[in-house]
Amino acid sequence: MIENLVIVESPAKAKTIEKFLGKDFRVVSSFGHIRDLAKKNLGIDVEKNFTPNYEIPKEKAKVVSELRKAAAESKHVWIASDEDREGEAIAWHLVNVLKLDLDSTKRIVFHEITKEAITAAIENPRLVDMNLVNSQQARRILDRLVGFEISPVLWKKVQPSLSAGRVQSVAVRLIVEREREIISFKSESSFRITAGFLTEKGSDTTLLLRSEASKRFQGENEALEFLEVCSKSDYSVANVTVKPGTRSPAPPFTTSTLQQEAYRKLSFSVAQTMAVAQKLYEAGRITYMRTDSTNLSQLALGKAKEVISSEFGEKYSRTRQFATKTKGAQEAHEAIRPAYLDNPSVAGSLNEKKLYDLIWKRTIASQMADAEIEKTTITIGMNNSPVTFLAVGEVIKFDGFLKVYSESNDADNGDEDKDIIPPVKKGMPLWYENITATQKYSAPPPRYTEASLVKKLEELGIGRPSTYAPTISTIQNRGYVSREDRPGEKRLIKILALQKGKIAATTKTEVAGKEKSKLFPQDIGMIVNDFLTENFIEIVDYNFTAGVEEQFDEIALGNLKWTGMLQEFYAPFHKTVTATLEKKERKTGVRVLGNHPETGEPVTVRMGRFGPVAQVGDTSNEGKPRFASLSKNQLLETITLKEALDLFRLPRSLGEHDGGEMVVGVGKFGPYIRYKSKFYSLKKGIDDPYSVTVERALEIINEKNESDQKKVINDFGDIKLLNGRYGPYLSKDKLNYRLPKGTDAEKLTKEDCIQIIESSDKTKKSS
DNA sequence: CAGTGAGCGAGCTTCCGCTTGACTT
Repeated sequence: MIENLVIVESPAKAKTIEKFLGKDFRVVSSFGHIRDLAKKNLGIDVEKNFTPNYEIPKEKAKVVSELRKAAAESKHVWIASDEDREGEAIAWHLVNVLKLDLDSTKRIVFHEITKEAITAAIENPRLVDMNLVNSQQARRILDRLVGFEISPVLWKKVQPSLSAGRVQSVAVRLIVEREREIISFKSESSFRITAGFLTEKGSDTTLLLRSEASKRFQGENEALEFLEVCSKSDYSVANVTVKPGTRSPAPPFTTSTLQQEAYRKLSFSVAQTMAVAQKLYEAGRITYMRTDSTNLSQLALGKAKEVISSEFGEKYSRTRQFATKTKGAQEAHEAIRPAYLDNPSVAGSLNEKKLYDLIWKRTIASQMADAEIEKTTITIGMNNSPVTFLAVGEVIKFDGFLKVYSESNDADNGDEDKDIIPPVKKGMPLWYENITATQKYSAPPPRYTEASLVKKLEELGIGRPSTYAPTISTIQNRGYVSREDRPGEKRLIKILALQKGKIAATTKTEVAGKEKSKLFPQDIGMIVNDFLTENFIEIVDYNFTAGVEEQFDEIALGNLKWTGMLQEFYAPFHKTVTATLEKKERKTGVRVLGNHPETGEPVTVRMGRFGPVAQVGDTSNEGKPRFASLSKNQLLETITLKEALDLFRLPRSLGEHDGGEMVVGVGKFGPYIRYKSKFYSLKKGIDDPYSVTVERALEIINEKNESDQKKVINDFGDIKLLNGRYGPYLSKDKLNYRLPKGTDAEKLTKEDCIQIIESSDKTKKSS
């Protein structure tokens, strides 16, 4: 018999706490929730006041039986799940499942895993808070109602296997609406004037004062006129201002900010960041990685001060506590920080080292002094124009936290080259070295990255630290959005340069619209989004979650009955579901693009059974419609009549050659040439299936055949010895076999090969 | 590996939030 059993959520936490509590305490973990609404059907009796049907999921059976055994062997059970809505519900489910007494089972909470905090918690136990539990039940049931009532409507009205939910549908909506802003965006160009000034006439040794004109010019003619004015002007320093300023460090990491910075500084995907952080947590290197709090424990604050003072000196230390501003934050944990702040680095994989380094620097910097900056602004006046030039420079007087860490910005483009500002005084004459007018195009709003989407969701109070990464996976797995790169397009920019009284015009090319790892909506995502905004606008409203969260808070305070709140929500919601199901039409995203220029048949695009499809003609007048799949990167929403008609030009024949027909088409894996029942891929970015010539086709075919020949080391009929990416291997019946290490492939006989294949088959079967 | 689109229709899909392994390539 054990005296005390303490149940926490995480096994890593259990291990740590057991050390603090001594031998009278055994600490075990529930591994999160142990019960949930029944997986099949709704799992809620709507008629009977939303009575939930809770079940222990199969994968939790083992954990639960172990917990039951441990509870039976202990005199006292303490429940130490996290101090938030979900943690309270876990406590309540544990009381039920372990058949404990709700009115006497001790519930304890702590925000930081230190001996002091845990001892204090043990001394101040309370009971399970049923108001908080009920607010979780309301949250859980509302999410189930929304997801399990709307999704089947999508199966009927749009496509099978689709899904909708309070969180995922808003995430998709954000991406779709951003794309539409980009589609309708009209880029405008203007001319930006930059100049370099000399402090001494005709010298090239004096420092250059780089500056930008206070005005931009719309057209090329206006820019040219201004440069002509410039060529006749005298210049002098009109004003110099020097302003001191400070910069403060960012708060320590939460899940969301860690995901954003790891994306910007380390190019980690959101899921990758969480996987690496999990490893560090399990190894005891960092505190818990799913948190919305920026709080640091007293212990950590003290240690940070010590580390900073000894490493950088006392004047670099400044103890700070950051208030969490995030909407709906529950702050059950500390911020993400190193478990031991005196370890600036850890052992582990390269990615673990990198992420730890980021966390260490961010935490330490958050406890350091402000940086002191001196900002100098120089205004340069002209004697024949009201336009002024501005030169701005910054000098860091005291680096403070910048010694360790500076936060990245989403719009980091790094084109601010920081020059040293030469010493100038008001009234000093200046001479221009060059004045340049450069054409600049206004940019559309940026597409979301995984990390910037998480940031946006957090701002809206939608989703939780434990769900950001899974939500992003879900909307990609459903095919609603896709993470993609785009090469961008070249465009010309005009440049007018004034030097030594002469104006020269040149052009430069720049690449616009280049994208890397951005979230693009897919046709099905846009169709589902439109369907939801037309029929369930209240659910996909950006403020829906914030609204219900307010009510959950009222339930938690005991001011609102949870079943009543659900009734208020469900009655009108369910009515909408029924009404939507009764509507006849399905949503296919159909667009009529026009008529075929020769036959006059209608040309349409829509979502078909196998994806987006273009159709020429219809079944009226006994006609037989023709179909063609849209290609990747084409959207139902933006495809033009001409682009749709082009799809029907494939497959096309290039004619006969040496007794076989060459046919060009576009398949699942891109454009190809089919010749003598073999396939040859066209080169990406070089060949175009619509215009590829006979000569080029033969070249591609020969190239591929030659490299295929080099691939074959030996051909024994049904068994082939081939050269692959990882060296020689065997191929038989479409299966590949590795050669034993140290084998000389050239010397293998057919018998050797048969033996290798047989022995490898055996190991495969036995495993 | 390289393409589908007639119509019928059994049985399946689905939510959010809390936690980690146990699987295979």
